Amino acid sequence: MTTCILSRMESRPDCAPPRRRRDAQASRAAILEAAREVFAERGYARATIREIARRAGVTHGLVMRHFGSKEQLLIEALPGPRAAAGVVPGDLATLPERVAAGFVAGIESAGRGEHAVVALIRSAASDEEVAMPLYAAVEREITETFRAVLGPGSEVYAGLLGSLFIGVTFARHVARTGVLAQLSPEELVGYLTPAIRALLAPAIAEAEHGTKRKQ
Amino acid sequence: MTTCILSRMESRPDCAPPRRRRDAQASRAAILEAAREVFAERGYARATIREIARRAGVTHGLVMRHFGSKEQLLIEALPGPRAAAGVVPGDLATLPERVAAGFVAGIESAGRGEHAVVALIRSAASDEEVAMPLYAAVEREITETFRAVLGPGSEVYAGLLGSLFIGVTFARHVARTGVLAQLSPEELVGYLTPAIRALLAPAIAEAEHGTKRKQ
DNA sequence: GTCACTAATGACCAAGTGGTCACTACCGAC
DNA sequence: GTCGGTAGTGACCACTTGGTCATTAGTGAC
Repeated sequence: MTTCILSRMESRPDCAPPRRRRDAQASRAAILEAAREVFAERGYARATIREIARRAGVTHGLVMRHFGSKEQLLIEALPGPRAAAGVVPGDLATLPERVAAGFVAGIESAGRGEHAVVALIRSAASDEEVAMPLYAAVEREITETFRAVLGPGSEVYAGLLGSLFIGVTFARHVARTGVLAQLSPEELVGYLTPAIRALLAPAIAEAEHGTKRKQ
Repeated sequence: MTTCILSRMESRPDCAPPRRRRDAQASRAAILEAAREVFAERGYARATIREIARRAGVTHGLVMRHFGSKEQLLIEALPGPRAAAGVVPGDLATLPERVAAGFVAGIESAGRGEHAVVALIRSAASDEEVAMPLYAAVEREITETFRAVLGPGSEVYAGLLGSLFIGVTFARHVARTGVLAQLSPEELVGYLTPAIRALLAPAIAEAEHGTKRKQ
């Protein structure tokens, strides 16, 4: 394999790259997708720009050219949090199963690290500077969504729920071992629904009370 | 700052190290303690042998001499799992608060990364080969302890509880942000107790049913 | 004392990292 | 056509990593 030696010192026209696509947007998109993949698979610290570049079919120099730094690449690659999928206003009695179904569907269908919670957990131990804003974003989304549905005062219950979600995601997608990892998505929903109902019980009771009082 | 240049080629008797303790056991112990600290703080991948050596007051060469490799050092440094502290047979009615108190006491008093769950979470994203056996050990301990107390069939509930613990530990010791991180240990126990009671309700009911049937 | 044993050192290495930059060649505008 | 702007390249750099090893010096046995 011949290499280009000191292109600065001698012209080497035979040292052409194998192909050029020359499509900045497509390159950016390919790099971002590869970055999501690699960050989710390996965490921030162990992910390398070269591996991301390799999967995107470009050189690591181009990654730097487009994103400037590894950190900036992570920030742009992070999927938006959607941990509170399924939490929409509606009948409070069916809220727990909607939450459970939405959560399970989210973490099971996301595939290769698209889910914010998975990315969060995977990158957390590698880099706290990454974990903290990420966790804050996820938790803020959960607590705000729940506040909209259950009213103020539900934040701690939403936080506990978020913790349960993070733990379950960890069990199924990071550790991938143990009883929770063995369950089918349907079974998982079945076990989670009463647990969520129990966790949210005080907040739901409070919300129902508030609604009745208003009427 | 003069450096020892090529000690192999020229004798440099003036290049003596500042101190020598010459106590292999003490050195090993100091290295192991420093390793637990650094692994817990930074995760496996971002922990460096040099940092561990620095905190232990030795050179990184000595760490290699004693443990051979970073991986071996991790294996020897890992604290035993004790995630199920507080789960002992007794009155089933008070089990949830004993579990909550034991768990919170464990993660709050452990300080610098002594707790297995903290170490687990911190090293997980960096290295799955580390995370999987660690998680398996923690979960096995939790499920077996609960099986002894609540009988067979409680495994999934114990697994869910383990997930909640991992998530809460994550919130308080990794992310260190959000509503759960703000609570005092006492408040945390207060919120966790009913949540744990709710999570375990089916298993406790089953256990009480079994006990009554036996009588 | 002195001497063998070995704990401890620190210079060194190869590999791999994020980041830089001089250069190359594609493409659309004219 | 040709030409300027720029997408893309790859050699290079400084630095850090885990790991090696020749050398140095405490220490206990004698």
